[in-house]
Amino acid sequence: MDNGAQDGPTRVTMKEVALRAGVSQSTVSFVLNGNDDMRISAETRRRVLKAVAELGYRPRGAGRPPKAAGSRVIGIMFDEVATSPFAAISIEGLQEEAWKAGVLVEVVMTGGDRGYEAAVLRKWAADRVEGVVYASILTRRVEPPDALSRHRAVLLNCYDAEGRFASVVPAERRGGETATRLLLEAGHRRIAFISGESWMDASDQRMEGYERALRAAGLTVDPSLIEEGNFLPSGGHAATHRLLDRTRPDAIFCANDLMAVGCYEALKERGETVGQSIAVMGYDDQEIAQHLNPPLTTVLLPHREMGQWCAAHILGAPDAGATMLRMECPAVVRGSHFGRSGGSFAEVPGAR
Amino acid sequence: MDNGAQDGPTRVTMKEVALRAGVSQSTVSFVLNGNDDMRISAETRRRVLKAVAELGYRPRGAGRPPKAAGSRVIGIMFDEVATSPFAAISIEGLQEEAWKAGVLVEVVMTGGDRGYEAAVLRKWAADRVEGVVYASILTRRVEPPDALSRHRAVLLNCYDAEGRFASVVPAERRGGETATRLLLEAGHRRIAFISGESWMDASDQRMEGYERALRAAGLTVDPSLIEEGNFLPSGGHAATHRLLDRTRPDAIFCANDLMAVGCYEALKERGETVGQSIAVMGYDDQEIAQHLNPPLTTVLLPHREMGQWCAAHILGAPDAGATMLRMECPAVVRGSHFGRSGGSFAEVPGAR
DNA sequence: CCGAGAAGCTAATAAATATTGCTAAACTTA
DNA sequence: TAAGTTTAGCAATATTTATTAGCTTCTCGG
Repeated sequence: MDNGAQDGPTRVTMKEVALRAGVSQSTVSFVLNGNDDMRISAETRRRVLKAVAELGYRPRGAGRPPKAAGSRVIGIMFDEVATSPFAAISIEGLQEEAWKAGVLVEVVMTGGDRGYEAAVLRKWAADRVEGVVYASILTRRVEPPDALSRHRAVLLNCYDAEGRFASVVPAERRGGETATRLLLEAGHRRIAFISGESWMDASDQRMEGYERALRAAGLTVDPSLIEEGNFLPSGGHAATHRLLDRTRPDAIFCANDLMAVGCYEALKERGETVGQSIAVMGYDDQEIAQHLNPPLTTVLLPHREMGQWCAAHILGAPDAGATMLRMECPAVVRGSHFGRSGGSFAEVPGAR
Repeated sequence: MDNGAQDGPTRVTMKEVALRAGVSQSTVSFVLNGNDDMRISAETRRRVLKAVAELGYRPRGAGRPPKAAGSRVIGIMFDEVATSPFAAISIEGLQEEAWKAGVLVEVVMTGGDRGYEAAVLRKWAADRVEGVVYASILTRRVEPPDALSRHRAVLLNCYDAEGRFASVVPAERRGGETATRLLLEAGHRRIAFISGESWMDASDQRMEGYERALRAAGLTVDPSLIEEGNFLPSGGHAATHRLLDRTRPDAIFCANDLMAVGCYEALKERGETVGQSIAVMGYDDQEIAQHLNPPLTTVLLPHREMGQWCAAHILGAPDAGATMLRMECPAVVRGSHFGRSGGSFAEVPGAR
């Protein structure tokens, strides 16, 4: 009658976790509930969480479909309030996939508030959700709240240092490679790069991909072709001007679409025609990309697929080690990346 | 039939179900787990399941006293998956306000699927949420599912024909008036309007506001100054060109910011300088508005305030009749609406 | 009509977890 | 260094669900 193979002789209880961690059952409970009332030292918390992971502790009946009334639910928790559509698309993917199994999705935005996070996780524990997706707007390393350990959890667009949870992030480096390779294939050789702010993972990795693709094509990375931006139109605008003051590249790869907007403008001010006299490549496939003139060739963040993967992982077989999956970022070809050689995309094609 | 005063966030326990079904807690446990060959009569089983359904009982892990654990929750349900940031801002406002009272917010996106809506409402009924916000991405009339009546509900950015629920929508007409008055105050007289698609409430009402402000200033509405757009940059671009082919207005009021983007571009193509030789006004205060050059003066949709109002209404006194509130849309002055007069506030007949 | 089962349920109890205080140590301050 | 305060953890306890061991009644063969 039991679906799980791992039922074994005895189910793992808090008491066993406590024994292994050398603390009391109460302490384990406190750590897992993230209750503020109780103060637990970092060392003890670490030991407890380690024991939880090693023993694979789950509160009773986790994963078992509630036989009584009530629907199955997956909760997804975002660190920041999502003003970008990225979040929405992940949610959509997650939801699609979950609904196939008749599972609802509940979204919560915590604003990074630890108290809020704890309250939500506790509520979801009481609701006995199928699993929890802990998601970040910006791709980055996170320190998930301890209480996440009591759930079947997946990290979306982020990852934890200890690798305690399964996670999925975009393959930014390979995306940067893809973009650069597209420019190379269009015949460009002097390809400039406008980075984001250096503290952002995404910016770094896209640049690494750029450099790697150049090297793979037998070209050297020319530092004078690299400018620092700020992921905003203003930064793209300024960086493009600085770039053109110094040299004239065949193509400009902007580390995100917003900077490409500023880049377009600066290029027009210099009398260039994007897609004809010079090429531009973006990253992110934000909505604005398709409305630019010419429409911007860019790289798509696979947010939908990442969301789907989370649902599949939570609803799927319980074993699955805590691996980090990097998901491919495909290019969206629209025309701006052509140069003198090709591309007759001068007209706005029925702009949608 | 409702058991009167809010018994607070106490979760339904087996004991309560047993009481209602007139059996013992053990019997409920047997019925729900159906484990052994314990024999339960069909009649008793039916009674128990009925009580479970009526009370919305859902099992919780063994040994979880509900003291403070039963967090209070407000649910918000969007008809479409939110790719626009509007939704996010409403949610933020709702959440801020709710969290002041220690209440969590759970978001769900139904994609307009009636089955999904029903499933969510049923789940929330079982959870005993404080209230439900039924929200729409596009301002419009909706037909809320019947099950919504079981909750304390508010409609956000939409309204029902029968006026059964309290609702809050932006005062689009007055926003259109405000925008137009700003242009009048900047000294413009020949003010053009680029509408959205005519089936959209928002577009119509913004135009009504435009017309009303003109009349209030003693001007007549000149149909040759009105062009139909499509709420996209392409439409703004085309409409601006059509407009300039026919006549030359002092100012162009675009029914949304996206069209203003296309409008800017067309004006540049015509050799105009936005904010100096000609004025442009947007609507929505989308993010792009502040990145345009010059930054776009626009009208803000009060999504945050609307969200806050929903929380306050749900958490507030229960009487409050089912009224429709139209919330003011303030202007965001950035510079694009000035013209040759350079921002001197010429006296406007009928204004102030 | 009697007694062995069986059917249908409950009381009592076990197991798991959450929470309230309390205590001992460490750390401050006077 | 003594007194107070904070920190870190635990024992004890409360609350819920699962399970065991019956307790009643009903049925039916003899």
